[in-house]
Amino acid sequence: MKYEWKDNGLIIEQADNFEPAQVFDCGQCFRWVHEEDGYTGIIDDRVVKVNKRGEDILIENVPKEMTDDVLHYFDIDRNYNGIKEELRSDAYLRKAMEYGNGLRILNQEPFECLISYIVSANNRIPQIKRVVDNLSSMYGKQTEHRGKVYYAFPTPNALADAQVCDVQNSRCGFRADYICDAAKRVAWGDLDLDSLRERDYLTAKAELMKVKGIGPKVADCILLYSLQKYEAFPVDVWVNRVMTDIYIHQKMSLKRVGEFARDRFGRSAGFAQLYLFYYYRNNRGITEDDGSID
DNA sequence: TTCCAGGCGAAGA
DNA sequence: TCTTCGCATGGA
Repeated sequence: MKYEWKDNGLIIEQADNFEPAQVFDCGQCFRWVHEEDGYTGIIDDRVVKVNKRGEDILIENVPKEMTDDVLHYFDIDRNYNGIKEELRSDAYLRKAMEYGNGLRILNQEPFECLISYIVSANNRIPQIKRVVDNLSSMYGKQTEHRGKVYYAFPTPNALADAQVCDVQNSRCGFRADYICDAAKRVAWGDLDLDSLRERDYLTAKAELMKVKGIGPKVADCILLYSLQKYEAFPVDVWVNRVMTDIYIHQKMSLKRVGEFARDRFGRSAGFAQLYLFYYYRNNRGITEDDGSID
């Protein structure tokens, strides 16, 4: 996609496959907030606002030297039409992709992603957002934009120094132990998240699952949403429902559902997962004709 | 009150 | 390898 840097912001021109409401509310990220002047989030400690104007996407408050980081965060260089072409032989996915036409997978900061998905275990999305927000205001760097105070997500060091009993004040419940343990591993260098990008999918997943609180589903989310492993296919309750209803038609372990999906959707399984999750979760009552697949 | 949520770890079969 | 159960919290 073409872009232009102007007036301390980026204009992504003719941005097809980018609908802010879908991107930020599809459940992949937990800190973007819909405010009166657009979606507000924090990238590299900087408050950023995103709006759609006509066919263009406006990303405000981006200094020129941050251009590459921001383009990468929003996955601007990826050919989503090519991915859709790859997946469109599947009738149900065609419907899902039509419904979530403007979805894209963000490249989130790996540590924030890791902690957020540890928080997600056996939790609801509004509660996950609340806890991640609490952790940020308790341990994150304060910043200001247009007279309003925001907090960046805490660094590994900041969370590693925290006491478990204090972290519990974020209302994270039994996950406080996991959060502190994971933060220490990252802060102390036992777990090098960036290096996992260079590993193959299965090796990186096994490495993540050594951390307490990270099982197969959480590991897949971290790999897909922050480490560019697009063969990852997180199987949660919703994805299990849609895979069982539409493709498998019998009870199967979550592990086997994931294997089935990776086999069916291949290197773009992660994108398929996002379209399926978004469509199925927002259209719980599927109709009969939805069930037909090629 | 009771149930359940973008699961996971531990224990037992 | 698979199944079962408990887990903090809070909304329905």
